[in-house]
Amino acid sequence: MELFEERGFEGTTVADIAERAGLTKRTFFRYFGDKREVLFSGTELLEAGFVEAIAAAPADASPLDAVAAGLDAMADRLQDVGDAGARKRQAIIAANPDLQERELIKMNGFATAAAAALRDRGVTEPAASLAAEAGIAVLRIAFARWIEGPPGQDIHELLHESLVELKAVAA
Amino acid sequence: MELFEERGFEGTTVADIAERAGLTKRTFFRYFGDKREVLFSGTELLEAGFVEAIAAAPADASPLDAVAAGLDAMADRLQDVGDAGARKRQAIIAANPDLQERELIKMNGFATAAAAALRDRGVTEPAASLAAEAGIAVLRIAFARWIEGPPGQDIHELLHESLVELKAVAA
DNA sequence: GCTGTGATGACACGTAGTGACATCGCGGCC
DNA sequence: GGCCGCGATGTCACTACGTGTCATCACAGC
Repeated sequence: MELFEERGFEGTTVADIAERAGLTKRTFFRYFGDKREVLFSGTELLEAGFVEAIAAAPADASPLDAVAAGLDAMADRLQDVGDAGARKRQAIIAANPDLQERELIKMNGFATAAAAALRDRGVTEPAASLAAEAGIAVLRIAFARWIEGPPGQDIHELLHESLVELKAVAA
Repeated sequence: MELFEERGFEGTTVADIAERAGLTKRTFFRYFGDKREVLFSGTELLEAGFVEAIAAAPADASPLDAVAAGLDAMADRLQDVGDAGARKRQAIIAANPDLQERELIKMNGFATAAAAALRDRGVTEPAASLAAEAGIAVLRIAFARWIEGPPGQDIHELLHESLVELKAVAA
């Protein structure tokens, strides 16, 4: 993060990162599949909490509401990290198309995981995938507003607002 | 496409492609920003038709229905290309994570373009972005069913079914 | 026949990413 | 105490992507 803020993502070589960490390039690639991944480690945990919460949602919850419960769990962890760090991270990502691609594939991973969790709850296709995708759309919009909005805002509220808005739009 | 089917995307070097085309590597990169892009040229046209159709939708159409009109226009062009070619292409993409990332960023481009087109129609945020994202979710699911389903299927029908399903899920 | 211009080639270079092998540190074990 | 095994790291070599720079070539206009 230090190096990325100083020189940007492209301006930082893997050798630079490794040197700053007191390691070699080769070792870096043993921990991270590629250079981008260093900014996305931790996503697995986020995803795990997300699917657990979907599974744990009340049995009578609608598919979309189950996903919303998952999003709330994710929001808890995001809130813990805080918006300050998230803002820095997002600024780096926004400045680099390659990183945006990686971000999107992570989001997509969330959506497919959510769809699977919904199917485990007995939701059939294509409803499961649609609810999952719609939920991720809600997350995207809420997250963007969290990053762009005033500091210290509660992301749970933004999520809730986005969800309500989605339901209105689709009505 | 020939080379990708023979050796896979990773197994094909840019030099291979250039040689097959009777050109040099350098010239390849003057036409395509990177190796992945060669599989995604033409997306701009698809996107252009998409936004035009959104703009041309009846003034009293809801945001989501305006996006649906855009999707129908996109479906026309996809139908012209046919499912056979789309299947081959998609098989190559499915086999390579880098290509999936590129695919997602194109989809994301569609969503942001749709959101802009909706704002031009007077739709406010966050409704515009949400309707756009939801519409792209519908496209994704319908497209996947088109690729996986029986040959010769009409993608318009699949789009319509997905849209109806989304509305049910969000209700 | 001259000249400008756009497309292509030739060449060199930096960097991401990987395979193969060497080395080191450390805990267990006779 | 010395040996062994193993996981983590380093070293080295190599391929391929992507780019900057300059040369070359074809062709249109005058």
